[in-house]
Amino acid sequence: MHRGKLTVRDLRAGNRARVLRVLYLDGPRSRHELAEVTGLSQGSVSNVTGELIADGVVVEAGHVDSDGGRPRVLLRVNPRHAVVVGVDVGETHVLVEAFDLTLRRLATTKFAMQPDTHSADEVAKRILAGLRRCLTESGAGQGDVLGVGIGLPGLVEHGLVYGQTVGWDGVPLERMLRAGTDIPLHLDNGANTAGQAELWFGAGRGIDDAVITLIGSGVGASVIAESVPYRGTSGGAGEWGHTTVALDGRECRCGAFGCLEAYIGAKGVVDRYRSLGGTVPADQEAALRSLVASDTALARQVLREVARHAGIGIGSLINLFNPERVILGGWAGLLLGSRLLPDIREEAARHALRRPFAQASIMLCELGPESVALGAATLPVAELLAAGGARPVAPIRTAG
Amino acid sequence: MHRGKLTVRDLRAGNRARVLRVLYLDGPRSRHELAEVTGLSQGSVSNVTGELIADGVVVEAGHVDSDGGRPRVLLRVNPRHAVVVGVDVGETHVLVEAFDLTLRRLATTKFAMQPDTHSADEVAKRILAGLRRCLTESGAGQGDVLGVGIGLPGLVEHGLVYGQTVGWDGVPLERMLRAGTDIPLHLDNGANTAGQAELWFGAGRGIDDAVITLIGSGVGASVIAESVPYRGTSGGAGEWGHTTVALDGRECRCGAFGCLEAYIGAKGVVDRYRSLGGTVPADQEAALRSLVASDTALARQVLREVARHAGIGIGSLINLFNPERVILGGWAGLLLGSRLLPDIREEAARHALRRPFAQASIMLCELGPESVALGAATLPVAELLAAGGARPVAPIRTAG
DNA sequence: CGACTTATTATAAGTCTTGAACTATGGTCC
DNA sequence: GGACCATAGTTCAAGACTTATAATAAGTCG
Repeated sequence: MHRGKLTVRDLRAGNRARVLRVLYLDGPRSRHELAEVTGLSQGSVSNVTGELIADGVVVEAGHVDSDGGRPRVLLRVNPRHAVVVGVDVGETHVLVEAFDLTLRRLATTKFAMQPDTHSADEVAKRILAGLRRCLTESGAGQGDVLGVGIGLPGLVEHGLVYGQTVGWDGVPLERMLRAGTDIPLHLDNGANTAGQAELWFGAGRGIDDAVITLIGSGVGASVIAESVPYRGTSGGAGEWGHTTVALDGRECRCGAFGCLEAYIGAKGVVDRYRSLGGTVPADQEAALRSLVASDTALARQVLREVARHAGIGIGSLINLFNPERVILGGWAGLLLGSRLLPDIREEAARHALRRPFAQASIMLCELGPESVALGAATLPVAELLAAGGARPVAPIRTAG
Repeated sequence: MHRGKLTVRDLRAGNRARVLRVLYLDGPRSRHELAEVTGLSQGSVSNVTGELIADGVVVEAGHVDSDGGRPRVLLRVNPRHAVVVGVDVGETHVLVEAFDLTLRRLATTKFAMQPDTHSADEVAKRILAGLRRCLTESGAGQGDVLGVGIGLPGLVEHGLVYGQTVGWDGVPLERMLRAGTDIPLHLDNGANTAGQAELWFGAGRGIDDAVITLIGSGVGASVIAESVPYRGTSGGAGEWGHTTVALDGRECRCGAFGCLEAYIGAKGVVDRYRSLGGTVPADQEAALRSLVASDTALARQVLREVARHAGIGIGSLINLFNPERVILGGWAGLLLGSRLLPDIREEAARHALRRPFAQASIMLCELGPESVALGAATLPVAELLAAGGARPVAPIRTAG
C-alpha cells in the first residue's frame, strides 16, 4: 500500500522486473511466450528484452524448431552477467561460496571455528578471506560481484547482528566488513536464507505461503507470505523455537522454560535421551543420528516425545499462518523428519484446526545444510530481479 | 510481487488511491499539502482531485486563513457520497449498523438470537431485515450503499462460511444474501473486522505491524502485516485460540486438548473458577465480571493462571510475528486485561525473546464490542480507497 | 491602490504502453 | 524449386500520464 509514488518511468522498471523474473524462475522463454505470461504486449516485450540484452543481463539461447512459421528465439538470464557470493556463518564454521547468476556453484571455501575463537573480528576476517579466495578461484573481479549475502545465527537489524547463542549483542558486522570491501552486502538470519533457498530451489518451489522450519541444534523458522519473506516490524519474525509448549517445562538456553527448542532441537533431544540413561556418541550430530537409528524402547519413547512436541509446534504454525506448506528443514529436522514425519503429521492434525490443517502439506526439505549459503546468495539476486536488472547504485543494503 | 501487469492507466488509478487515502485517513488537506504528502506534482494533484470532486467522492471544506497569499482550499472525503453497512453476526445476536462514508453511525438494528434458532437461514433473514430497516432509517436507497461488510464467527472462504462453534460447515451465506439484495457484500471473520476497526480508529492507529486479539467466549486474533491484514493461503490465518499451550491440557470445544482458548476464553475461565468451587452468576459476562471484581484467594489463583497462559500466548505471538503492538480486545479481553495487563506483560516478557519483546507494546483495545460491525463497515470503504474512489463494477466481492 | 505572496490551473515536453501494420524466417505443397 | 502460408518479432503512430514551467487567481500589507 505504501510503496513510493508512481511515475510513468516506474512502469518500465516494473515491467522489466516482471519479464526478468519470469526468465529467471521459469527457464528460457521466447519473447512471444513472455508476452503471454506477463500480459504485456509484444511490442513492450521487445523493448524490454532489448534493454535487458543490451545490459547483458539476458542472452539469446538458441531457437526452438517450428512447424511452419518463424522459429522462436529463446531468451534466458546470462549466468555470467555477474557473480554472487553466499556466506554461511554457523556456530562452528564460516562457509563462503561463489555462484554464477543462476546460482551454479563456482567456488567454495570453508573455515572451521572453535567456539572460543568465535569473535566477530575473527568471523569478519574469515569472511573477507573466503571472499577473496573464492573470487580468485572463480576468476572474478570485485566489479563482477553483484553482492554478498550472509546468513547469520541471529537477528539482523540496521546492519547490527544480535545472536544470543554466540554472544553477539549488536555487532556492527556490516560496518566491519565494509572496511574490507565495497561489494554490496546483504545480512540476514540464517533461517531466513535457508528458507529462501528451499523456496526457490527446494520443497517450496511454486508455493506462495509457506513456513520453512530450520531445526538444528537450535530451532527457527522462515515465514513466506505471498512469495515474500515475512519480517515483522524489525526483521525478527519467525522465532519459532522459543514458542512455549510446556508451562514450567525444560529450561532453554534462552533462559526461559518450556521453549519448543528444548524439546525438538538437537541438543534438547540428545540431552533428554542421555538423562534417561541412553548412551550416544559425544558429537551432537552423530548422537542424534544414532538415536534416530535406534529401536530400543527408550529411543522410541524419546522420539515419540519429539514428534508430539513438533506436532504441537507445527499445529500452531498452521493455525497462525495458514500456510500452504510447512517444510521441515535443518540437519536435525531432516534426520528426525525422515523417521518421524508420519507421526508428526498425525500430532499436528490433533493440534491444528481441521480446515487449515487440510490445506497445509507437511514435507521434508529437499536441500541439505548447504542451503544457508545458497539462500544467502539469493538475496542479491532477488534484489536484481526486483530492480529489473539494474545494478544497485548505493552499495549499502541490509535485510533490516 | 504478483500484482497484475501495469499499464499507463494504472498510474492514474494508483495516484487517485494515494490521494484519496490521505484525505480519508488524515483529515482535510489542501491540494498543496496533498502534493507534499503524496510526492505528486501539484499539477497531478489538481487533475486527480478534480476527478474525485467530479465523482462526488471528495468535496471542498472551506478555506484556511492565510497570512499573505491565496488561502488554501481544504478538501475532504464527502461523508454523504455513500452509505456503508456493517453487520456483526455473533453467537447470540445479529447487529446491523449503517454509517456514512466517514463511518459516523447513522442507524442501528439489533436482533437477539437464541442458539437454537441460529440457523443460517434465520441469520440471513435477520441481516436482510436489518439492512432494510437501517436504510429506511438513514434515508438511503439501495443505490446509495457502497457495500455491506459482515463479520462472522468463523472462517470465510469463497463466500462459504465455516464456523465450528455455530455448526456452520460451508454455509453459502453470500449466495443466500445475494437473493435478497444486489449490494456488494464483503464477508470476513469477526476477529478480522474488529481488528480492522481497532487499526483504523482504536489502539492500532498508525501502527503498521500489529496483532489484535479478540477474547470473548472464544479466542481469535487478527494479524496486520505492513498495514494490511495477513490472511494466509485461504484467509484462515490468526487462529490464535487453538494454539496448544499445555500438553494433554483442558479439553477445548474444538475437540483438541490444551488449546489457549480453554485457558483464557471467557467460558474456560468461568468454568475453571466454578470447578474449583467459586460461585458466579449464570450469565457468562456477568460471571466473568464478578470474577474479575473478586479478591478472594481462589479468584486470585484463577486469574493468575489466566495471566500466565495469556502471557505464554502473547509471547508466542511476539516471537512469531514480531509486531509493533499487541492489542488485547474482545469483551472478555477488555475485562481481564483491565485487571491483569501488568501481570500479562510480565508473563509475556518471560516467554518472549528479549529483543522482539522490547519492540512490542501490549495494550488494551480502545473500542468496545461494537467494533465488529464498525470494522465490517470498513471493508467496503477499504475497497473504495484501494480503487481510488471508483465504485466497484462487479457486485460480488468477498474477503476470501 | 499597487506590490508582494501563496495557491491553483493551463501548457509544453517527454516517457511509456498498446495495437496495428510490417518485416523476417521457416515449412508445405504442387 | 517457387508460390503460399504460418508464426515470431519489430516499428511506428496514437493516446495516457507525469513533471516542470509559466500563467492566473486570490488574498494581505503598507
